[in-house]
Amino acid sequence: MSKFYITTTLPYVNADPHIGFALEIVQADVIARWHRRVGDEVFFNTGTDEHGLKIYRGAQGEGMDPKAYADLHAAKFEALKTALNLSYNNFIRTTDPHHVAAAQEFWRRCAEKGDIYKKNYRIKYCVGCELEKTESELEDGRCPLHPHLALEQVDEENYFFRYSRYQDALLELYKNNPQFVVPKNRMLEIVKFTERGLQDFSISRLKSKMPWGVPVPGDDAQVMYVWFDALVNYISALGWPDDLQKFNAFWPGVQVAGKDNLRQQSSMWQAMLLSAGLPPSTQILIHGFITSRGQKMSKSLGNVVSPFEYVEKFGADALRYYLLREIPTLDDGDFTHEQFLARYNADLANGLGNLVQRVSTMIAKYSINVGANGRSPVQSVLRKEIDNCIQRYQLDQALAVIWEKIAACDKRIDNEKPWALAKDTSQHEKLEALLSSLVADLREIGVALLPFLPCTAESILKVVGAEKIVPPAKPLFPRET
RNA sequence: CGCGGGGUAGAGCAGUAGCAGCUCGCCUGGCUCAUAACCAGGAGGUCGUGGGUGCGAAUCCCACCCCCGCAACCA
Repeated sequence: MSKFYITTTLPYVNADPHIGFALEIVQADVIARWHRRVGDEVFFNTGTDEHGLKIYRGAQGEGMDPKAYADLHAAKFEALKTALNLSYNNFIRTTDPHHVAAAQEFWRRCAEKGDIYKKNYRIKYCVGCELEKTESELEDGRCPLHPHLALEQVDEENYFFRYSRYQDALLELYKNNPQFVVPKNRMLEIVKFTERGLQDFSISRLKSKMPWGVPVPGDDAQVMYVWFDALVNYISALGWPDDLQKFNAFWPGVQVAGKDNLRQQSSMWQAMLLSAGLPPSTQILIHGFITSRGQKMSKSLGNVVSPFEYVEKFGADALRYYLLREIPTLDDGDFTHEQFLARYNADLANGLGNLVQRVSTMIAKYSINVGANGRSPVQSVLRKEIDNCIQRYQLDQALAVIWEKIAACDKRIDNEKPWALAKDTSQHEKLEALLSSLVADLREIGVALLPFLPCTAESILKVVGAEKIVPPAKPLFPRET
């Protein structure tokens, strides 16, 4: 039995859980469940990122203490566990005392290595927005929203991380591990980015301006910049640096992240690990974004989809199915209510649900004794194909394979006409063999679905595994209009 | 010349040289075990535009048009 570690990124708690994060964590959940099924001991981590300016300001805006504000919002993310039927075993919050101590220890290691130094940090600041502005945001050297105001130049002394020192080491890492980042085009993107040269980045902020962060060891005037502390969660979650037994058993692991996080996960964090003298991650999976009619979801467009809303109306497995099947695992995908309904009705209600219903009804109606064939161990043909898909992270493909099997069962029923066989007592044996074989197929489908739609899979296995098979009391997926 | 992705049926997509395909939707027929479900057949596309190479191009080459991300310290 081998150990397997998988983690999502930590969403920032200043907004409600986004459907895009639901996608990420459901993908990680399928991979984790699959690894458990093949016998691995799995550590599955997720959590929340709670430091930084936006949280600080958000809390101030509501007249709250930052920690209380974070508590309030973190609870919404923890609620995803039940809503989406997730199997993670660790939920880390970057405000956890253990994590704070780990981030400080990590800082010390990088500092000992000579990778942390103080430098003047010059930013442009728009008083109108009360925000820093990067060069790329400016138009003619002025803030596009407040062109009448001159930008202020802010100088503050911050700590910097010697990212530039790790350019060659990172390129070496990528070269030796062509699968380090998947999919391939993301790997290419990060290699090109690294080849262009890396610039040291700032890893602290003046406490007097922004106190909501992990204190920098040995400097009361500064707190860590939120990224530096947040990335360390991937190892502090495993008990680093105190519980080295657990850490060594599970690290390194697989990290799932969105394409907006490519650099932080596959480059900056890897450089930090190298600096601290720790092994780099095993692999970074980069999923895409969910658009709605091809447009980015945004509050101003009013096209934001709430994962909770769909779970409430259609159940966790219906949302899991859509996210896993309709959104290509490592690419962008689209979410619209119409497409959701189409998938739900075609695949779940008419396909899977209806097949379970028609087979179990016939067995009850024709008083069939499911024979040895129907009770035999699950065939491995389908499972092997699905295992291949999952190992290549083609979760959508894996589901497509299962649905081909469902279609084949429907076709077979139509071809062999069990209702006709039932009218002729001399054909009873043939009828029994047919339905037993279909029960075996359903069990195979049920087992294959376990990592993807855990509740539904168990319901199916319960129906077809019963001594006396009867149709489900309620349809698995009632048709919706 | 900043980096990358894309433009194929009403919608969403697959297809890297050999008869243009899949899913949904739509139409017709069949069936009756089932959630008006299931099965069969059909309509629907000048494969972004123009040129080039090839016996043959959605696919390779050149040019152009359009869409979308990213452009690092914004979590």
